Amino acid sequence: MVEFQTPHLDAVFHALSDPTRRAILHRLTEGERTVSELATPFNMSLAGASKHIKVLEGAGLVRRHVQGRTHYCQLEAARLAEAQEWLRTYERFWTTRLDDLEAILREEDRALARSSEQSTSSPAKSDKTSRSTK
Amino acid sequence: MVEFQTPHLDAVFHALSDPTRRAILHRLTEGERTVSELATPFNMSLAGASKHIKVLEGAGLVRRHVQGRTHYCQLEAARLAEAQEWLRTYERFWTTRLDDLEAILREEDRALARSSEQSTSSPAKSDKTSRSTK
DNA sequence: AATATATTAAACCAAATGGTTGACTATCGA
DNA sequence: TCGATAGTCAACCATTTGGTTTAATATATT
Repeated sequence: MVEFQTPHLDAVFHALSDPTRRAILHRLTEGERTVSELATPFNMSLAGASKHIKVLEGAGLVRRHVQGRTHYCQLEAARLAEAQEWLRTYERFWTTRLDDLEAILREEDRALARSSEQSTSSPAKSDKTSRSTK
Repeated sequence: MVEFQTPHLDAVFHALSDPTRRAILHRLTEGERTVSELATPFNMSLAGASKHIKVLEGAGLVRRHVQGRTHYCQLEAARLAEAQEWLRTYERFWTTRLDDLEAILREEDRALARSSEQSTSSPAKSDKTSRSTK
């Protein structure tokens, strides 16, 4: 009732919830790959991998074009953009946290600076996140 | 086998794959809510909603503090940041600005290819974009 | 003390998921 | 034409999921 209808997101997030499928997507960033090529790295039957690919296809994350007996798969990122767009709504809820963390880290940096002169100047955002997620 | 272990992402993406759970998260952006408060908008038993909340909690997206008989839920966005971070890797595949840039780089590559022969046939998208994202 | 409220727990159910194997289809190469 | 190759399909299986209902637990309220 209060719901937003976002049928895509269901499928996209579900597709992304499996590590095999995420790995397949990652593999496809290197370029077009056949079904067999995508399947080989996994300790899984071809049919199994094929099913994963079909899930990705169903979620609109992979496009396929058949050439003879070979099925070429290609990353289709538009739906990933939709997912990220959804997540963007929540950005403010972690950026504020990172700002808090930044304050803490700046404090630490200040402490470190007392002994040895280091890069205390500009803590780039990437720095903060890389530290926090570790 | 060849893959990275990212146990969080499994749980986070799975949690996000359900519209009820996404709605709950959205609701929590307005502030702390009790389990009953979260449950009421849905045509679902309290126990059902409670289970959804537990899934979100298990994925680290919700924190709960109990006060008497009331359970207060709170959005915990850090894991959402991890999910977005994962998606960020794929940004270059949908950002049209970068696609435009890609055309420019391809032009440069063509100029370079005149002197040194490389794999111009296969679309080594990663090569082109690695330059653009830097 | 008795009762209402907030919430979880447990048992159950139908459907979906992630995987298998074996058969089938189509195409490529000799 | 024959056999290998690429891939799907269908049936099957165990587990998980999303939901229910009926207790059970703990805390408020009167």
